Amino acid sequence: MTQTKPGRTDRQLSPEKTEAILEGSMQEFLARGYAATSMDRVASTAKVSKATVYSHFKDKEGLFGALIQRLVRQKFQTIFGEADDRMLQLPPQVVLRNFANRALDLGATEPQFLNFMRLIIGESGRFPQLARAFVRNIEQNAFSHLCHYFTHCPYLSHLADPEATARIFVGAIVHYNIVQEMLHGKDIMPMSRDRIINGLIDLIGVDADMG
Amino acid sequence: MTQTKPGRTDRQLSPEKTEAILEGSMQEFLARGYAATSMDRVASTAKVSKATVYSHFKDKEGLFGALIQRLVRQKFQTIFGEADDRMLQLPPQVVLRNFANRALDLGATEPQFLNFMRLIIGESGRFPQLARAFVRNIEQNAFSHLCHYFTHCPYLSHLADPEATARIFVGAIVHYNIVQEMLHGKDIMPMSRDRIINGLIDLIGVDADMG
DNA sequence: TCTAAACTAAACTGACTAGTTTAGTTTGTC
DNA sequence: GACAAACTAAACTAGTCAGTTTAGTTTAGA
Repeated sequence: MTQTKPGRTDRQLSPEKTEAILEGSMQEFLARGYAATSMDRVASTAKVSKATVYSHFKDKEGLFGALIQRLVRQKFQTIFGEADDRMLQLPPQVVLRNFANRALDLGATEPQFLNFMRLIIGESGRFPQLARAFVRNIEQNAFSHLCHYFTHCPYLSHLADPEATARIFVGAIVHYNIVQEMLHGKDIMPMSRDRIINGLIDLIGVDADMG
Repeated sequence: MTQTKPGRTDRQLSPEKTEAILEGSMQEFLARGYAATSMDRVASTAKVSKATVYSHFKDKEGLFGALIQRLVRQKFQTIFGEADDRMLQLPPQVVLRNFANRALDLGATEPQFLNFMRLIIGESGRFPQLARAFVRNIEQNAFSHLCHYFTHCPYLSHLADPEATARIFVGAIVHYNIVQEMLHGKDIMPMSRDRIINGLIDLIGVDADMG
């Protein structure tokens, strides 16, 4: 009963082709944006026939949605991976500097991630549900890790509103990345990442009984 | 000598038409993005013939560049207008809250400005010089006003790095706008603007001898 | 080995694209 | 009023687009 009727095999669309199409469409969409990406080019970049693209995905919009969902949940979600509770015992100077540096490295060394954010923000008016998926999986993720830390770190018990502080911290870092890297503001408004990080740590402060 | 030779008048392309084309192309580019905007539609929205569009602007890229330059210098630059030195005497709570509220109102009540930022960020990889114009005229403008205030306000003389503090302040506000309004994160990561503003004012602190 | 489905390359539909050209009309200046 | 330039509507070029179809090949499973 669970198997196919004799004479009617139930072969599946090959996962390797699906993977190739997603990989190829990622290259195209990230480099050109949604409107300027052609399905012919996606097929040829994926080394697959155009008809196969349309047997794996309903249409251009369906492919785009599937790709963004994938990038948001797999490729770029693990960026702020493990929230280790051992770090609650480490000095905030160390934990916060480490968090900030990891986030800033993204913008400085991962052009794919920059293009991904460009695409999400650029299309957020026409694909609001994909923008929300980004917020849930990337922004919310970074925020809640930091929020947990600010709330439970014994050296930060003086914070009046840990949640608001977490949003300020994430916001300052992400905005620095947007202006310096995404909008090419490095030469126009130069400022070292360490000044931003030190400024944040300085503003947040650390309870007196701490090294 | 400075005048036209008799029999050869030197009429100009009408500024009214130029204005109409820029206005029409603004509607189209802000709503659809660069690649998805067609020059036929620009002409018809501007109520002008297509040939006139091409006599006023070299090509699509030239029109786009002229439009962005205009928006960056006129329409959206005056947003953080007058930096009045009288505000140096006002309590930082008042000045900073006012500044933050004006910036946040932009995102909350000016959908055109949201679409403008979407367009700039979305095309920043393909039009880097336009992104730099945005940074120079919008980001730099907001930053340097705040920077001047942080540096000279007598109630904020305790700030170790006023410039870094100004970038953190602007960054937190702009990023809040991006997540809540541009990326439709209001319902996913709800937080009142007042918590962000109070959080910032709280972190910055005010010199003791102040009300 | 047989069969059906997954796949391929290529042609095709119908619509749209940026940009030009043509022929004729309006308009400002002399 | 005459002239030249700004303008108009419309057709046109040459190419691209999303999506379908066709005819034939490969491949997995019974």
